[in-house]
Amino acid sequence: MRAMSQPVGLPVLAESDLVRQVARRLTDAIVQGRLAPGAKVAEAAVARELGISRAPVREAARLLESQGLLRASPRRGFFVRELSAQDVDELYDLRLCVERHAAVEAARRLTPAIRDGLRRQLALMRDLARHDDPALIVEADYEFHRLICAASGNGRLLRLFDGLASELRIVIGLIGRLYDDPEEIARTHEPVLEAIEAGHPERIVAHVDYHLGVARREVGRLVRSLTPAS
Amino acid sequence: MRAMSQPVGLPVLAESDLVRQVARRLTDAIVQGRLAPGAKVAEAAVARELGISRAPVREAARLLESQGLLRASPRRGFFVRELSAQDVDELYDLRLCVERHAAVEAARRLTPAIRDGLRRQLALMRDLARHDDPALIVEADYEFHRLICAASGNGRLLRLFDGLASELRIVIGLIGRLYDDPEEIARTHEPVLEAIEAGHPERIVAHVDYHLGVARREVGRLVRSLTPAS
DNA sequence: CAAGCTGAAAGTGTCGACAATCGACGCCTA
DNA sequence: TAGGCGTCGATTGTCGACACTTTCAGCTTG
Repeated sequence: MRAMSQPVGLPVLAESDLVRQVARRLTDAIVQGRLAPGAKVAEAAVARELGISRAPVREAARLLESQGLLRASPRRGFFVRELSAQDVDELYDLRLCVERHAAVEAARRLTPAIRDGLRRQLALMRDLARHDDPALIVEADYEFHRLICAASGNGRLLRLFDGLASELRIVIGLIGRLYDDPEEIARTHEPVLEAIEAGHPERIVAHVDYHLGVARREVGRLVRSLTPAS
Repeated sequence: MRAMSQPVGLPVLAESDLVRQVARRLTDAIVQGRLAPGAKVAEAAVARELGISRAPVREAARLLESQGLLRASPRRGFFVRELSAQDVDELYDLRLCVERHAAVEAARRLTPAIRDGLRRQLALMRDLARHDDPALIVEADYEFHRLICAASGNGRLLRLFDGLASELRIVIGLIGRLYDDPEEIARTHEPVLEAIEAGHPERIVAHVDYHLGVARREVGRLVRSLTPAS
């Protein structure tokens, strides 16, 4: 029993699992905006491009369907999900609900390591604001919120947040520049971290509400400007 | 423009969609406890039993994997997800977070129709309590909570709730009888509905918290009794 | 008797193929 | 000329097949 071939701790490399790889590629293409909302995801084309058959592509598409990134239209194929203004509203409603909880829990379990991680991320955002690369800033913004969710200690909550964020990035990738003033991003995050460090639940909720409220208005406005009617 | 072929009101018939049908069957089998946690879901066996090939079964399994009902172990197949006590804790944490929000929103948008629906469901639960059919009671319980989420007006929140409930029912189906006193179920729901009708956010949250806290303790206790160690 | 080895059986991962269906184009009709 | 109809190419849904991996029972060995 002791002589079994020991794992050496190397990351299992490329462990087949073609389906997961395809799912990741498709996800990347969507959140990076290379696959626009409403675009058709032709199985054969994807399969050809990746040099594989259609079966794994279909399975990956099912995974993404369940996550809300794709919409399956029987006999017609898979399409990148289109988000209406109402969809964005719903997503931000859920983010509010989830991130409030995450932030309060994060404050309860705050360790020095986690606190430092959040501070570093905030500093990173301040740095990035000066270089003004919209994609990187959105990424850093997302990561800050993700850290808070991770700090909640609830793995499912984190996965839920990832799902909501992915869906939102369907449209955010489209918008490009999310804020006019990049430095404002860092500024609006600061009170949230301060509140978490201070640890008063009401203040935490209030600041998360305010911060997400601002983001929601921005994104909502931009989405509405992209889809005039309906 | 006026002469376009009018819909005749015929119901769209059967719309095959094998994958979706398989997914539903598997889901039912899991939440009804016919497929126990940890059980292997052999593609070939399922396909044979349903008289179809393995491809649609695999796609359905991917859907359920994304929903947390199945776990994919590469080269080994799909297994019904096993829930630890911590998993149950996480799930109730999310339910709390989601249902608080749903209840408050439901109160804000309460219409007579919705209010009556909730009252009817509560009455149904009182009826069922007298007949003492555990499965039906769990079903009615679930439906009451679902109505509240539906009343929130947020479709994604409803889907999220469905997902959480499905996962929880992996273990609840196992437990069989959830409460010693079936009538207690109806009783603990009453204050929640009253609070929603009264419409004070704090009272709503307080009652939802209390009600879910009770359920969580019950389920947690039972799960812990089923999985002695770790 | 326990542990390890060996081979076969079973099951998964992926592929290519085929029938059914959808969308588009052009034709016919009023 | 506008609108409906039939045909054709392209794509999806499903299937059976094949290679490879895992599993397990039985045998061997210390």
